[in-house]
Amino acid sequence: MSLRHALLAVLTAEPMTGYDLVKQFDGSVAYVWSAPNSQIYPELRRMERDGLLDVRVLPRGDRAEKRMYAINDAGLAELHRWLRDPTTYAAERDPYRLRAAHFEFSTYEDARQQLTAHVRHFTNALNNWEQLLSDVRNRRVPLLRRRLEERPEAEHEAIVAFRLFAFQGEVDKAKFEIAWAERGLTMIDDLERRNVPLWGAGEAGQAG
Amino acid sequence: MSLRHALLAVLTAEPMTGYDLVKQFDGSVAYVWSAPNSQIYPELRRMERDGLLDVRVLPRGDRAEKRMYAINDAGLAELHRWLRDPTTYAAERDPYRLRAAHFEFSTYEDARQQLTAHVRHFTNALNNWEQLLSDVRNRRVPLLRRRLEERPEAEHEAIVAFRLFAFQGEVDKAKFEIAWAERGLTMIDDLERRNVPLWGAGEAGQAG
DNA sequence: GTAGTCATGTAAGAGGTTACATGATTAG
DNA sequence: CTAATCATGTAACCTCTTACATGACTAC
Repeated sequence: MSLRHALLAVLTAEPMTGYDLVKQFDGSVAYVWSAPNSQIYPELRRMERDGLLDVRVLPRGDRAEKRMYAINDAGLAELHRWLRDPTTYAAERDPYRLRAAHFEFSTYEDARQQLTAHVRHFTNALNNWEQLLSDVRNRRVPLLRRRLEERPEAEHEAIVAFRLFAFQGEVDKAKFEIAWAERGLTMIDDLERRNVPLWGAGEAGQAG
Repeated sequence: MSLRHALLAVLTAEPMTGYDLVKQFDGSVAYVWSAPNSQIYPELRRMERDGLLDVRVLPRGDRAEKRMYAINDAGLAELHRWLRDPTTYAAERDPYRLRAAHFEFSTYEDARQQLTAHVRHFTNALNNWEQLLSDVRNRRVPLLRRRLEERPEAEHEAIVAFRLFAFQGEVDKAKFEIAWAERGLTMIDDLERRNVPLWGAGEAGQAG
């Protein structure tokens, strides 16, 4: 139930509306945990029902209303509990490695396409991550700034350090994916140059 | 819809019952894609309905029956399509990095616990992976052996090479997770030695 | 006879995706 | 007046988890 904890964590910075949270989950938060508004609004209602959030219903303009959510003591306790309880590790389910393990049913051309797209995707991710890392280092992330304003100076170093640690992990993960795909491309070139045959798409794939 | 494609891929080795497939997904296949029997049996029925599998209903003993599934041309075509079509990359959702980014709400002791458990989990995974890697190199994996028997010698090198490529990726991923967590442990030791304070669990976490 | 394995499912619920739906407010 | 943004949802569907359920066959 990580969405709930991601929401609690964001709300420790300051009270927000669902709309504000949706924007956070489209922005910097999305790099670790993304969620669409169709998931966020109902979850906020459930968290309110479960007593983790306090809500103030505020007017907007003459007719409309908005709901301002704030984390309360029960919400903070839940956040602490999440960080204390042992992680349960999900069963392995890796679509990229699953696919690559079966490139024999593909062609060299298609396999190359897959891996170059992989490199492209994670190169792009890497750039975003490195930008975020530099923004965190320079305290240029709005959410982080507001969080730091709430806490005493002495804590700032740890708050920033943990974020850098997590985001550096994402950077390294992207680098790993790029290096892996590039090793695959080298391997494919080698196999193809030596005319090692594949099952390919030709043999029995015409039906259906 | 990767479960479907994982099932198709396994069935290229030889026809199997649902029970056989369940065992595969508890064994070597589980290292890339795991699935419980409650997911496998209904999916096989749907794949049969969609014309991707041929089924022979065989007697077992006097009273009971079993269903032997075989991939057909439509199933092979679907497998080729899966390998040809561009991958859609899922939105980022990384529970480990999400948690680590918020260790400020924890204590040094609890954060250390989390990271040592992380090291333990992925060290164990790494051992399993390296064993599998060595088994693939020596053709000691039953499913792989049967697959190779079905295909001409000339293809064997590529079949094995793609599996090694994929499984080496999992090995490297486990190594990355271990290295990441160990960097975190070093960082935590450093912060604690220098008495950098955390929000911790003490300040307002008693409620709930 | 009984324990282990073979064999096949159902059901409730959590979490996530995609698409649709509605309307108010504000800046130009 | 019109476009962008603010604001909040619903609904259908898919995937996966957890737990339960049933019974036949086989080796001892």
